Amino acid sequence: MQCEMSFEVEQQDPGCAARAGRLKLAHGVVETPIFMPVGTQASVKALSQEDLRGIGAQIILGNAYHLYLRPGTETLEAAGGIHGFMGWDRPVLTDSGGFQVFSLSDLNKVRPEGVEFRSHLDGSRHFFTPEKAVDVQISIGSDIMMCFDECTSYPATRDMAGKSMRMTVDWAAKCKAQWIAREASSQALFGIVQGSVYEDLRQECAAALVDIDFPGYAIGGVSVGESKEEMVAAVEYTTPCLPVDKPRYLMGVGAPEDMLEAIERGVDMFDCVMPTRNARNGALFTSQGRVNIKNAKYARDFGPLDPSCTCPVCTTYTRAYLSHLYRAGEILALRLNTLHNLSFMLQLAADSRAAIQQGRFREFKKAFLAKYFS
RNA sequence: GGUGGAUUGCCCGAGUGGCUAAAGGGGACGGGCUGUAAACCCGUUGGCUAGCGCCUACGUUGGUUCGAAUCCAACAUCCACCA
Repeated sequence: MQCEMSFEVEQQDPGCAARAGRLKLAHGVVETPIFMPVGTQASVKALSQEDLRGIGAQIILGNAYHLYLRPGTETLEAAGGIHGFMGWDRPVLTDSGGFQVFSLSDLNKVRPEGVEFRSHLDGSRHFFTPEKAVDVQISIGSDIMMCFDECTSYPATRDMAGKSMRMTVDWAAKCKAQWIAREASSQALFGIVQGSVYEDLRQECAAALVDIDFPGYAIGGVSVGESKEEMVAAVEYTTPCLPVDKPRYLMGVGAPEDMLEAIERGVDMFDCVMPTRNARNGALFTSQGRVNIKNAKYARDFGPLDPSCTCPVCTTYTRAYLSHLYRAGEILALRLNTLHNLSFMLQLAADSRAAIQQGRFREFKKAFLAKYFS
């Protein structure tokens, strides 16, 4: 079976591992580096699909575990997949539910064959296997499916991390076999590198996954409590183990500065709930650093949120108005804040791409960080 | 005019002799959030002090008591019902 996805590195930055690429998926082309907004339940919280198109989102995430529980695969299949269901015609990447093995660990039990979940919605029991995770994602019809993995918690002893990683590799092989058996060639399948903060485990995992051979590779199990230094180190020693001609995706990252560190080390794709969640909680990203719009000092600040941002929020509203909307608990606060934070991350990825194409990513990054942390 | 009820910190509100600078909300102030069980969570919120601690506080004034937001009296204001 030949996967229909294709990836091309268009420009390699001469000063670092950063690269600009072009990822062709069933529902369109994604220009990398790219930030992918998270829409766990077939919805990027607070935004409509029109909003997402308006700010130039190229690809969004969905989550197999959550969509399996609700609305369920039968509904998604009847709708002809997630694209038609939610009215989004651009690419979608689905996480397999591997993260929920970590985040809902109190509600599940991990076994070598799979994970027994107790639904966080109604307590009902569900058994997720690698094969089932692929089946669910085929029902969803995402452009990129993720292997079912165990997102290793932190801290983990070397022994624990090794066992967890080897199980993830075993599951990856099963996911790949199921993907081939189902002949889902229009959907790509990415393997996920685990191994916690242990260099040799990360390298062993990457090698094993490359041996299985996937259309793309992800680095998972980061930003789960380890230090930023450890996270960056994990990226630094893992990316060289991944094929240069395949897309690399750093799962769950991140903050603006984290994304830049990873781009510099050769990562192409990112997703993170931070811009959307922080937006709903009043923390906004700007070129001059984080703005906590709840702070009293913004109540009568009639300037734009970020003077150098061209998003619809910054060109229309003032900090004072955003402050008021947040305090008043207005639903519009969630929407405008989310619109801005996502615009900011999408723009940061686009600017990074432009800098790489000019061969000056490191200068770009340095200038951004100097302003951001001033 | 009579009878009954009420008056607590910025607001609402619990407390009805010592464990009360006073529960719980709200508001205000600050912080956090990294493959979303998150429009959520955590701190602070009378004054002075680095701290021990001291001072001022539960409508007002006076009293009972070793001790009062809590008991008594008068007054003030508000509410309900009756004239």
